[in-house]
Amino acid sequence: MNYFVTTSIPYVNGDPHLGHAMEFVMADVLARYARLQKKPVLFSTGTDEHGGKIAEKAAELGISPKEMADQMSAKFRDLSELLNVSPDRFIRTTDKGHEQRSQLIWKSLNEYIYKNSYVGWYCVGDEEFFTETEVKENKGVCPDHNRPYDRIEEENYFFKLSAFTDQVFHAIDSGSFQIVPKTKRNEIISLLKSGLEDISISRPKDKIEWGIPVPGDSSQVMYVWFEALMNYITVLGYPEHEDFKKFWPANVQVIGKGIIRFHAAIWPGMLLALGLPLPKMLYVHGYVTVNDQKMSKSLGNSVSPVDVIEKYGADTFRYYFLRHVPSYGDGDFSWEKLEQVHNSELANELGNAVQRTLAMIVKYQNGMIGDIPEPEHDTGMYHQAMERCQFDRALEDVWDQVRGLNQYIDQQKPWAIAKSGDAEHLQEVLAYQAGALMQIAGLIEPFMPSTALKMTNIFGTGIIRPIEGTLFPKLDQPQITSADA
RNA sequence: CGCGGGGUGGAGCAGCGGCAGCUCGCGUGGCUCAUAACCACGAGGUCGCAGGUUCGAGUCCUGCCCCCGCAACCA
Repeated sequence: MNYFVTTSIPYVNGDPHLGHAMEFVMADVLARYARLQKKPVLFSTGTDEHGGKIAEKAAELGISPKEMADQMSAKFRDLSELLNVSPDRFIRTTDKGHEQRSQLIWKSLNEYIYKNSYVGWYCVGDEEFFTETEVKENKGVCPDHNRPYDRIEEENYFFKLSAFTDQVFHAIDSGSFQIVPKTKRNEIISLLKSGLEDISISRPKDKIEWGIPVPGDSSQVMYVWFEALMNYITVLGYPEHEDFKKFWPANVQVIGKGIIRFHAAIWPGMLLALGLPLPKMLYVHGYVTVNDQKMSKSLGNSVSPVDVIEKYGADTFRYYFLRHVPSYGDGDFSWEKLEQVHNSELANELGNAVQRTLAMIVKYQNGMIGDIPEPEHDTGMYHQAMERCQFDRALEDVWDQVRGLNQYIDQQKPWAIAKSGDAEHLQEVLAYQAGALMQIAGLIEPFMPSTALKMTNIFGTGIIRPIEGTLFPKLDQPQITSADA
């Protein structure tokens, strides 16, 4: 009954991009959908703020890591507000509560943690370790500094992830821990078949200082990933808080495809070591390109979600990314496509269906709708799609209804009925239209909350309450000045 | 032989053994309630290549070509 949904927590070493925004919205849709079904919902998101990269970046800017994290975290929080995303919790890994609880978790994992020396190839010039393969490729000499790699030993704590290979495999194989889409599940299954290796979960403090200290060993800090994953339960107040008992295991954890291993192998391993149940579902979305190119700083092609929202509004943003980025794959963004979708599907199809319906009711019936019949459209496909996080399919199903309504109007020709004077029949037809729009409003509510609200405001009371302007004003239309007319 | 995904009308996708389909775009026609919106019809595809299985193959098998991700301890 209780419903817990999470996003991954973005690492704050760069500004929020379209991918972050999309993930926020996806989780938000799930949360709103569950709330509509009257489930007690907890929706958490937040930011991941420790680690060397943050410290480095902060040093570049001449500020402290904490100041840097504060600034960046705020940007993500602001974005979620602009998107009309409705998290119940926004956790930061620099929150005192998270820091304390993750140390507690570390201690609980004690029997699966051991100290070992990590041996690797190190380049003093880069101050970095390199992999065996890389070293081989470069024939043992760092190409950037033209000096041989050094064989270096470093003390690390390790987590006995290998001990959990079978259990994680079984959970995924049996479906008790679901991974969608199936293609991603297969990837993990094949990874598990080759076995999981123990992972290093700490870093020496003299190398990376910006992290949570390992309990009982002030010379080490926790590896940022290991600690960040814990946010999914520290946010619930693990171990003692009521929320944890109420909401764990998570119903859906939403992540991007780049971090599957952490969420489908390491995180489950940690949970099993703590004796906790695994999340019910891991939903893996794809990446967003811009004009079919990977977003990158060097190309300078990244698009700020904020710009998109400012121009088209949060609902159009949400609609575009959930309908036109395949829910089980990668997708593309371009201003042209967005405008096309906004004008055609939102303004012309949905917006205009609302407009023509309300206009006729006002014109022919003084705004009186009368009895609205029960909606008759079968929503089975929609709900099935929602259960599987197939947002694109769900919206397609809704749009079949929108098109169906426009067809219905053309077939019934209410304007002709009005001329014929059959008031009763006219009322039936117009009320049917209003009913269909009310049902559509209900179905799009998780996706486009403010649009849904406007629609129910218009038709919900039995008397039309017209709105200022239109639902989706078209943009970039050639302006025809009144002087031309 | 590291792992995985994909190649279907101009674009984006669905179909995964039984007459090649959807949306957009394009063309023609209709309508006038509506945001120059809406509706109908139409053009457009040797379903990456080559073999094979089958009464029948985008759909199954084999080989090949071409794209694209992931991983090799960065979060």
